[in-house]
Amino acid sequence: MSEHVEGPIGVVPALVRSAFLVNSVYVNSAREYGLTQQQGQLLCVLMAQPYGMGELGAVLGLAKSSLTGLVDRSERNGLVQRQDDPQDSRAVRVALTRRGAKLAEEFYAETCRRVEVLATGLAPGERDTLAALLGRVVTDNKVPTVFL
Amino acid sequence: MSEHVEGPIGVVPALVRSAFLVNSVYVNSAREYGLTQQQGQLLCVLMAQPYGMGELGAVLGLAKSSLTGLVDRSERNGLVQRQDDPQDSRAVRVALTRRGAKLAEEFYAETCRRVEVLATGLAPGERDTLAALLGRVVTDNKVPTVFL
DNA sequence: CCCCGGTAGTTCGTTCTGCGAATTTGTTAC
DNA sequence: GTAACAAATTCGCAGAACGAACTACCGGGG
Repeated sequence: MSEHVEGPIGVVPALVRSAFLVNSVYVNSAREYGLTQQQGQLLCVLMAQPYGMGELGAVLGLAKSSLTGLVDRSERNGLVQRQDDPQDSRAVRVALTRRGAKLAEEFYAETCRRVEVLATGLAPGERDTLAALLGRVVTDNKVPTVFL
Repeated sequence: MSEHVEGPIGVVPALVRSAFLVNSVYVNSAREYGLTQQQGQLLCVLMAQPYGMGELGAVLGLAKSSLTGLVDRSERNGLVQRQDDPQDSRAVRVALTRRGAKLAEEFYAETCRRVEVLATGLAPGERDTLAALLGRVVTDNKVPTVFL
């Protein structure tokens, strides 16, 4: 058959494959906390502060109508709550409930732990290099802060 | 308010955020070819060779029952076809149709282009370093080859 | 004061995703 | 040849995501 020499992997496949890897870790971690990936993301974003639906849509990259459902389900599960915006009675602020905040902390910590494990094959200096390079990639491309 | 010193980003958030970034590029690219992310992944995997449903489930990380639907929809769209396995009449080999192969090539190329753009802020040597480090992460963690 | 354009969210209908449990069909090992 | 196992599919269900249409409300003229 073919030779499978592989050689050095290109930066594109490296990025794509690591993305799938990290994603699957994220999904599995969420699952064990009774969350879907999207619910986990929502909780992580809300850990920083409450947001309006519009802002959430921008941060998570979702249409308004998609968000309504996600927040509905999370609210039904007692993880977030809609609060009236005192300035604007059309608007809504979505905030973590006490239970949601607790779960978010736990999920976040566990997910960090698992992602960290992925990089244990690298020496500490290599990890720093990787972090610096990837950090530039994400800042160069203005990724909304969905984590940390 | 808070200081926002940021400092060097950690390897964990760097991995997570780059994963979301790459993922959104992938999703958008797929969308423009009339594909969902999952359909795009299926096509990319099948570019290498036909697979049985079981193998596909392992590679894509899906339950068998999830795969049936994905292949059904892709088949309905004329992108893949089920072929009888000559060795085992229970089994099925899923292969790209001519149209599916063409679309897969185009989608794959365009996605590569877009992911490459993400790293244009890095010098060539830095890209190589990034590729090497990420490459080790993915091989250390035995990611199924979903790309390339 | 009222109306009007824009904004914040929700509702509705649809498609796709993903799972587990149960089922069908076929293989293989004994 | 039958019993155990394996490959797919079917079914029912819940979540995710979208666009279009809608409601409610904020502003700023006139």
